[in-house]
Amino acid sequence: MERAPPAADLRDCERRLVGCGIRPTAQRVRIAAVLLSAPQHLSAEQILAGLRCGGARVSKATVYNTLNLFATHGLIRQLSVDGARAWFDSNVEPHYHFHDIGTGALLDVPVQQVQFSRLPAPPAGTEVAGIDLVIRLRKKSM
Amino acid sequence: MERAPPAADLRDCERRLVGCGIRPTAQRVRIAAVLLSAPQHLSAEQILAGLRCGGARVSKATVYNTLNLFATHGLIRQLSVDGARAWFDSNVEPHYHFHDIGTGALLDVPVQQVQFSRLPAPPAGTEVAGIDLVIRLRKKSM
DNA sequence: TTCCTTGCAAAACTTTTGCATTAAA
DNA sequence: TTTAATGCAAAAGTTTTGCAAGGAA
Repeated sequence: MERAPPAADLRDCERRLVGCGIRPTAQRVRIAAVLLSAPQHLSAEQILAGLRCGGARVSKATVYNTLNLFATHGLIRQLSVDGARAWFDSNVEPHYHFHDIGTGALLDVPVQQVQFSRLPAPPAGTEVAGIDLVIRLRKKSM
Repeated sequence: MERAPPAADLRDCERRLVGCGIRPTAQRVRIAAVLLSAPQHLSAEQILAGLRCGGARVSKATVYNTLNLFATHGLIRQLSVDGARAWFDSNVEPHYHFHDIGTGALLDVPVQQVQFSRLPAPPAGTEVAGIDLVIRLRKKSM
């Protein structure tokens, strides 16, 4: 049984929403408080569960619409690491991911831990919008 | 209006299935013939359409089950580049991808065109099972 | 015969949408 | 008061599953 976020955190979230040009409604602030409380990767369903645990009354549609809104405004990042569902990343700084294919766990890889000594030139008429790197992990076979 | 694949191609596919330990039923050979006819990325729906165009009578369930079977046996590779659907890649050699976020187009990046001068060590107890690199592209501004 | 595969329909899941209601500026 | 956001239910889209029927060994 979790608790609702402290008022101070809610005020922080509200400020961040406003800073991104998003109107800070009660539901949006609560959703932000769940996802932005730490660097983490959560699914929409997990966020909804977190909200319900905290006593917030938010519908599933609002969770999805709000996460899309946040992603559009660059407040969060949406990841496609497996086909099953979207993962929402509270860390929007450039970084990469480990993905444990056994457990499904997602782990951040700091950007400095990967260096490219060669990258292909983008096709004519296009430019690079971003680089997604997922290092798949399996349990070590002794 | 496409045609059914030539018998020679079907025989090639049959051989490849047997080589992977997959029983070469008529439907499986036809599905393989569609996807393996060239290096390409196709969705399940596109493969089904290709089969129907070629006059094959294959159900959607069989397409999905068969693609999963092929992927399990390493005959094809399943990609998660966007959350919308799975893409099946006939190229199982190591390589990376360009993904045009405007058009949705997927393009292979040969493995030699990317070099890592630094990669993180996998967490204790795990080993690297593979590396998925997706370079997102957008139309060049101006 | 025995086991595996297929087709069909239905189910399961995730995500989006339409619309009446409610809240915010 | 005027506009935007929310909740609910239903719809949409992809993928999986249950089961009866068909085919291969």
